[in-house]
Order: sequence, then structure tokens, then C-alpha cells
Amino acid sequence: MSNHTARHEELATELVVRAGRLVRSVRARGDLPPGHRVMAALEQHGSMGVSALALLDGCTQPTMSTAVAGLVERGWATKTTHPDDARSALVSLTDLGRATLREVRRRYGTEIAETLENSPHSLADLEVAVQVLTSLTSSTHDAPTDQKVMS
Amino acid sequence: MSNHTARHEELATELVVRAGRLVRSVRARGDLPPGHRVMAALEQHGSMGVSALALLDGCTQPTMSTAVAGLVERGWATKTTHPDDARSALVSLTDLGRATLREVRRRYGTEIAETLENSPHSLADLEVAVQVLTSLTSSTHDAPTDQKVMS
DNA sequence: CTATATTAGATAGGGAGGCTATGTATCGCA
DNA sequence: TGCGATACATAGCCTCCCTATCTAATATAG
Repeated sequence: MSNHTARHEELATELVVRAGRLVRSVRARGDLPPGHRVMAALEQHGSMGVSALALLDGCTQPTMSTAVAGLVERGWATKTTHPDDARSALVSLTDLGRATLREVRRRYGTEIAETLENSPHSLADLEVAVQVLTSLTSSTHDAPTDQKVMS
Repeated sequence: MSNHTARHEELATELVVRAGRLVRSVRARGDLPPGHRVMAALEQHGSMGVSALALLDGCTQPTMSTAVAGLVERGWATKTTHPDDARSALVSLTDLGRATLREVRRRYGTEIAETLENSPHSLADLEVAVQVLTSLTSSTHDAPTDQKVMS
């Protein structure tokens, strides 16, 4: 352990700076709609409740409540009562939501792909970047993936 | 151009989701102090004015004004009038600021290094991740280091 | 079968951080 | 000397996220 270098230190903080910059620019340009990441989670993991979504997303339940309400308002998701538990909700993507997700990906993906083509980086590099970011936020300093998610 | 794949699309949006998550977790845990990225810019590029800093950082001048005020308040930077132009300021890191920057890097860098050691990723991967994020925010859709702020 | 504890979600209130619009002081120049 | 341009500060607003708390429904103890 701890055999890290000064390079590690510089890169670690630089990564956060760059990540923040990327998020700011994406938001400022309206490249991704708010709630997009919730839709992505729903698509990848299927319908589930608000709390489970919050766990997946790494935010709090109230934050996710609001986010889901936004999706429902735009017609991108539905929220129904769980048949076996009237406390729970079942948040599901609508067809419109799925279509929006596809469209957003197509548009932003194209832009990013072109940018990468004008840089010395490949698709594999992009993949590595995503994986590194994932490593730093999934099992890092959070609760070790509690399995109270649902059945 | 445009020979991108569906994989590109997925990865591009996923990258933003992960980047946002990283930033949120770092902020929530107080791993990096606010204004840290301004200090990093100052260290790397030397003393300069508020507007120049804003350009470097990719934020607006009012935002940078506030950020710099915060640094000065904490004793991490000084703001003096430019000797040749009384309109301009010269923002400089103090020794305390430099020390804080070092300490923050050491602490967060250690944490990240250990996380990476428990993952299949190397220092080189971290480097790639930073470079990819940099590509996507520096010369992407912005003017290539133009000094024109635009309107 | 009630009474209580637990769980899912909603709402209230607040703070951080960013942006646009605008004000103020200084500089460059005709 | 007077006017546009430049550098920064301030005001007001918005988005996103958080903590604290409330309601409704379920699970469980007695």
C-alpha cells in the first residue's frame, strides 16, 4: 500500500477538476437533459422503486424523488404503486423516455466520437476512462453494495 | 468522420454520468476544498487576473471573482492591483495556499492510489482517463484558447 | 386483533455553486 | 477631452443536492 507517487497525487486531483469541468460544460450546453442518468439506470437495471434508484445512483432518496417527479412530468417515466406493497413505487421508463434516451445518446455520442477522432485517443481509451471513474465511485468509500435493493 | 459505434454513444453518456458521480462524492465528503481547482490553475500557470483565470477554468468571470474572493478570505491567495493597469488584479498563491494544495493532493492522492491498487487499473489508466476528459473539455466545442469571451 | 416499530416515499427548508445582467473604475484612442 | 472597450464586483436567480421531518403502509410483538 501507499507506494503511490507524486504523479498519482497530481493526477487524482486533476481528474476531479476535469470531471467537474466536463459536467459543467455538458450542463451549460444542455447536451444531456436533467434526469438523464436516472433514465440510464432504469434502462440498464429495469423498473424499481425510488429508494433503490437512489442507492444505484449514489444520491439520497429525497433527491431521487424529485428527479423521478421530473421524469414523470416530462412523460419519460411512469410511477405506479407496487402491486404487492402499496408503500413502494415502481418507476418505469416509457417508450418516449426510451426514445429520448436513444436520441440523446446518438447526438452526444456523435459529438464525442468526433472529438475523440481529432485527438490521440481511441475508443479503448474512452472505455478505460469510464472504468476508472467507475472504480472511484462504486465500491470505493461507500457502503459495500448492500443487497437490500430488492427482489 | 461519424464512423462511431453504438458503443461510443453508450460510453460517452456513461462518462458524464460517472464524472458527475465522482464530483458529487468528492464534494459530499469534503475531499477537495472549494476553490481547489483555481489554486491548481494558479500553481500551474502562475499569477494572473480574474478574467484570465475564468478563461482557463472554463467558467464566467463573476464566478471566478467569487471563487478568488473565497481563496483570499482563507489566506490561500492574494489579490493585488496590477502595477501597469489599475483595472486588473493579480491573483497569486500564498505560501499557505501552496502548502494547502500539497496537503490536499497528498491526502486525496493517497486515497485514490489505494483504490486503484484494489482495481484492475494502473497509473497509466488514470493518466489516460485524465487525458480523455481533458480532450473533451479543452478544445472541443470552445474556441481554441481564444481570448475573446464572446457575447 | 391491536399497538408499535419499520419501511417507502413526499415535502420543507437551506446551502453550494454557477450564470446573466448590470454597475463602477480605468485605459486607449481619436 | 470625451467615448468605447476592458477588468472586475455585485445583485438576483436557478439548478441540484442535502438534512430533517411527515404520512402512509407493512411487519411484528403481545
